[in-house]
Amino acid sequence: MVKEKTSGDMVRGNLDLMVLSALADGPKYGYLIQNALSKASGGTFTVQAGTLYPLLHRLEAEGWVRSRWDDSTGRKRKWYRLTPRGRKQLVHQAQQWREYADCIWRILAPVLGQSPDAMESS
Amino acid sequence: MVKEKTSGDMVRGNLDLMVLSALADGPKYGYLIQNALSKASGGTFTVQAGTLYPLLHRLEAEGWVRSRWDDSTGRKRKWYRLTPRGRKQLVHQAQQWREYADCIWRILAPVLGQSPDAMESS
DNA sequence: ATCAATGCATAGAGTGTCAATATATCAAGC
DNA sequence: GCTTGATATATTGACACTCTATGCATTGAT
Repeated sequence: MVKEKTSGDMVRGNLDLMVLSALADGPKYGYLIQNALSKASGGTFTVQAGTLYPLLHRLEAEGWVRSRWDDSTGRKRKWYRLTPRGRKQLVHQAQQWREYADCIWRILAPVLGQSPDAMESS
Repeated sequence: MVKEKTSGDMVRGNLDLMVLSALADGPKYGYLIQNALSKASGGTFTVQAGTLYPLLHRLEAEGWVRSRWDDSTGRKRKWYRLTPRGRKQLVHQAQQWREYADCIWRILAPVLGQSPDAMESS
């Protein structure tokens, strides 16, 4: 009867990377990014609006994305697109994540190698 | 000339898991856990003492580890060992991490698939 | 006696994320 | 015209995790 704590903030620490990669295949506005990430992750990640927009502002302040309002369709939307620097950052962070994940993977391998049932001793 | 920000808190969000797995092969005291993690990660993770000890207290409060002082060697050390519940938790969190990592991996695959040079056209 | 390494611990600050809330537009139904 | 629900951006306050900085005490070497 252990409480689940990892329900909400699953993305912790990788949201920047996720959002950048969501913009990799073309400009999007916030709501679109939300849906794209949710779909791309098979429902695993659900980025809250209150999380996404401040994050986008931060990414823009870093110079990794640029935004432009568009109200030609009636509905006002703020489109974000990767800058060249943002694209480099995306690749850089992605590679970094891979190294990091490999490292954790090596540490966890022995744990995941054996079944939970074989762990009653100690 | 982009500033590196990921220098310090690399482990963000996975420290519990790392510490639990450090205890998987037998009891350790704090200082030993620090060294074990640093070594197991090839120097990638360096868990600060000020991070580790509060975390251990939390793990104990959750019932995942139990501690016992030992001063039979002159130097007083607080040994931590996994409880059965802690071992289950370790496996559970490890599996969860794998799913999570797989998910990110799928999203990043196209990004890492191509080289950074082939990305000038936004 | 002094100093570095060992060993555990707390305090304060920073950051990332969430929940809650606010505002405004559009489309649909009454 | 009015209301309602989905769309869309944004701010606020709170919370959790980690870091840095600091403190204290012991051990072993110089």
